[in-house]
Amino acid sequence: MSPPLRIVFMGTAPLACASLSALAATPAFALTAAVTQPDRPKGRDLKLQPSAVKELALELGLPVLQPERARAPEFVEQLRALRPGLIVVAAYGQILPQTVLDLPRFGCLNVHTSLLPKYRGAAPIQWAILNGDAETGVTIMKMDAGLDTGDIVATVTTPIEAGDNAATLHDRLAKLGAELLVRTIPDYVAGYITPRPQPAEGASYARKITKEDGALDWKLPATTLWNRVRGLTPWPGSFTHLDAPPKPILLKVWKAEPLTHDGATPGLVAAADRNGIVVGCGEGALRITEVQREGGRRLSAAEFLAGHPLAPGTRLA
RNA sequence: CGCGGGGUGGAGCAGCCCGGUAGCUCGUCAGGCUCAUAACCUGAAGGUCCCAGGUUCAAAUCCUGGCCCCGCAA
Repeated sequence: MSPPLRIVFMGTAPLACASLSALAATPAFALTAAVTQPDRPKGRDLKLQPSAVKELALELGLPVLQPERARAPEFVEQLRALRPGLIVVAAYGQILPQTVLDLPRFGCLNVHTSLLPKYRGAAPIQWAILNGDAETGVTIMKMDAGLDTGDIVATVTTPIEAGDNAATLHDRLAKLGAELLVRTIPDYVAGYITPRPQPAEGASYARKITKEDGALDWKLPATTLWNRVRGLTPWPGSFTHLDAPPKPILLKVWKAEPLTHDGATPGLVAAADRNGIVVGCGEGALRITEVQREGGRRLSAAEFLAGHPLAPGTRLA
């Protein structure tokens, strides 16, 4: 048997952890280091927090590198000294310079959570749900200088179920991606796989999600709003405002389902009982089943209503 | 010291500013009504008001310190 392939892992977000674990659990691979973003201020006290990948890497006993800039010459030299045969990148969050891409013998492989060329960029999972896609998947590509434009090495597909939200889909894609990764690398380095260029057709860009994307516009169809709620759970979450003098209450909507409900006025509560809060939409109606008030915890609609009765006709905006 | 909301029977909330009788919607239990019910009616049980000090004749309420939860921001 040939000596284990020396791999450097680069990743930051929780998404990357599944891949890192899978690589670590495979004897044919020798992880030599994990590269991740520097600790960032996070949480309520704005304390410096290590990335998810850093925490996992430390548990695994891996050396951790946290360059401020991945293109800094000092970092590139550190990387070179590790003599990686392959670099695996997943949700790292920095652009890699060509010198890094060219550094390992087998180049850099990236795990991207969409069916490329669709949804290149920052938020592919969310946008697949927001757009109401029937399926999505994971693509492993050989990185090039562009943003998620590298040649495709392998893909796996998964349907987007009615019960999915960005969290469940994220977890599933992380797992599928990790499995695909450990399965693909041996064939790839053995030369059994010829990376093929991404099709020119169907390319799109999944821009970063912002807070404002969570605003629910009740003039939109119920299915669109439903996709918004699902696609933005758990982050940044979708929200509406409850007209409650003297100040409107911010209401985050965690769970909802579309109804083919006729005659409901957009933005007005049509019914509110133990089954949920039914709100009229531009088309159909949305039944909200889990909410969270500003300053409060996540509550089922029934619990929320116990302390905040909602008469039919109450306006949400 | 980033900004802000909150901790009150099992759940969700009001009461706090202006100290003085523990309130509301639900749940639970018992009984009733009903062909029946998540519906309706009657009754009951259940609370160290987050913790520790302080002020006061008297603290859920005012003051000080602490613990915990959450929204914003990142």
